[in-house]
Amino acid sequence: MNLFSDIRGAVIASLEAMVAAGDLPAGLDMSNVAVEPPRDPAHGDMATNAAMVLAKPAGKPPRAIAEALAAHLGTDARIALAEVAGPGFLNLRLAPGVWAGVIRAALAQRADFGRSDMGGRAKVNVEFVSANPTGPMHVGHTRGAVFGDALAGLLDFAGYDVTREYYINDGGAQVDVLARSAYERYREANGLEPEIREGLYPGDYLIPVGEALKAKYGDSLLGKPEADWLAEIRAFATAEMMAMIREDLALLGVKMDVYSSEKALYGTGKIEAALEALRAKGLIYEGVLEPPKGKLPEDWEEREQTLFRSTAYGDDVDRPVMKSDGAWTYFAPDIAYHYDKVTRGFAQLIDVFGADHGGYVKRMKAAVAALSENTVPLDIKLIQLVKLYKNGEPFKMSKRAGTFVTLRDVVEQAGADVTRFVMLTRKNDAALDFDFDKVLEQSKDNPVFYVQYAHARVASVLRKAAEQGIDVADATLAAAAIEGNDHPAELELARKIAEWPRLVEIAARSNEPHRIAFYLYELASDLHSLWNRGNDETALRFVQEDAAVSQAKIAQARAAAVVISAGLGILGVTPAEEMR
RNA sequence: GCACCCGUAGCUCAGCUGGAUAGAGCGUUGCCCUCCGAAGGCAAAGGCCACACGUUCGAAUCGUGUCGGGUGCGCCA
Repeated sequence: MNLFSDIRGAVIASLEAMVAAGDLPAGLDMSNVAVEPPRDPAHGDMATNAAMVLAKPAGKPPRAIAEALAAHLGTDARIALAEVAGPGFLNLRLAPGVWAGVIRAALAQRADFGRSDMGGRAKVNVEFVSANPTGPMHVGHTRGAVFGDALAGLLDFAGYDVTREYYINDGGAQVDVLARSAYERYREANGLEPEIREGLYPGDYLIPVGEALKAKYGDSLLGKPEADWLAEIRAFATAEMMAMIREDLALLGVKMDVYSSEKALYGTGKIEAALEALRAKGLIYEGVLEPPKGKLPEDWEEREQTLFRSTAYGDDVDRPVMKSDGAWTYFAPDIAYHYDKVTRGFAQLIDVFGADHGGYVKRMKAAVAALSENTVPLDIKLIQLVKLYKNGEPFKMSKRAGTFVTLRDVVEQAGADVTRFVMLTRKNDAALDFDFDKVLEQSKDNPVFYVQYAHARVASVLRKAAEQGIDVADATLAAAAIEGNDHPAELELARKIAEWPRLVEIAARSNEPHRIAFYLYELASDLHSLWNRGNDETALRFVQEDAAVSQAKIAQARAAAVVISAGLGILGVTPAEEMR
């Protein structure tokens, strides 16, 4: 049940009746007609801009249209009052029973309340994390992981058929470096002094890999030339790293549906096929790029390369797909990988990248637009940096100094729920401050706690009521006289709950899961507010002398908890039954 | 030099595919526990929505430009 779309439907129906009656011309575009909550509650429960949007195409003054629309809507039982305001807004006040209906819908549908079918089960691919398999995940990856997983959860809730996917960058030079680094640890495991040369990965996490290599190969690879062991150790170490990354993701509660390998694209003709598809469209050519203006790379020299004409699809310059030595650039397998996603039948692609990949967005979109002939939209969400703080002081990360903060560090200190929620309390394209002390604080300064506390309070009420012998089963609560909850603070809460299905669609439309987190904070605030009013006005307390009245009061609190639970579920956070 | 992101209260940030008098938390000031969890609530003060034009009935939101901050920019991935 989405009250806003229901009422919008009534508005559209009224407008169509006006067209049929000749009060409005036929063929009007009504797609911009919106029904929204007004910013000022004094303006009623909902407002529609219909008259203002249609005034010009209809050739009628907005207030006249609004008056006529008000007359039509006045016959709808759900609408208690429709009045024209300002430049032509039509403010609607809903009948009290409507809010009780919302509460009942929440109690009946519970975890499914607010679920939308806007996605129409369309296949969406969300690619996220895709950290290089050369080491453990760090805080930056953590934010991307949380965002991607929450976005996938959101889209699922909005009716899409979502695939969570991880692209393993196991085809480039960095996995050779990994293999060489692991080889040194292997030598170390055999009692030799490791030579961690400049450019190798020095991290301790490779020590167990060295041990494992010794267990598998003994000393048989010692003293052998690189060509003899590189491929084997690369495969071994990459697998070890991916196992570690999967463990890290599991700590966060992230589970991928598909892991795709870059390496698997090589030697199978997939890269060649993707580029051939582009070549057939005349988008691949041999050419020389202009040097970038301003400061030149030190070793700049002109050279002819195989280029993709990404400028045909909005990029600034064409991009190389092959190096001058004939090897593919990183971009080439990426094109093939996205081509693969398109051919797997996804209607929509989403990539979650770190902000440092911002320069990559245009060329990737150009490639997908070209390969799908503009039929598959690619949205790329850039995740900004996480700035760590401890005791209010910035906490610097340095691989060299060993102050490298991993996902594991963060989750072990803050917990998965806190980590997830906090990382979603900011837009993805804004930098995020993560203060280890603040996220563990139990006060309203900490949004996780605040939302959890609201949920726990409702659980507490239910326990308390049950102790008094009141039946608090959802079906019983739904049958209570909820219409009697007509205090402004109660209606405020009901109104907020009614917004939930609408918010889900807004958040899903813009691929912005942070909106869920902010909404939950507001909902929690309304609940805390109502709760405290019970201090002064005993009539507002949830548990009353009379069991029937209690059930009606508790019904609204329970509905709020149902929404909090569903919202936290989307974000991958466990709701708290009680605070400790 | 170019591209992308950001600029909203003292601080940290929301702001709904353009809507009415721009919101929240922290901090400041003053209140509320014999009462379902005060781990909370109520109230006050605090704004040139960086700036300038433009589009529109209407702009924090869209467009162009300027200023300021961040990120990136051909054989790295």
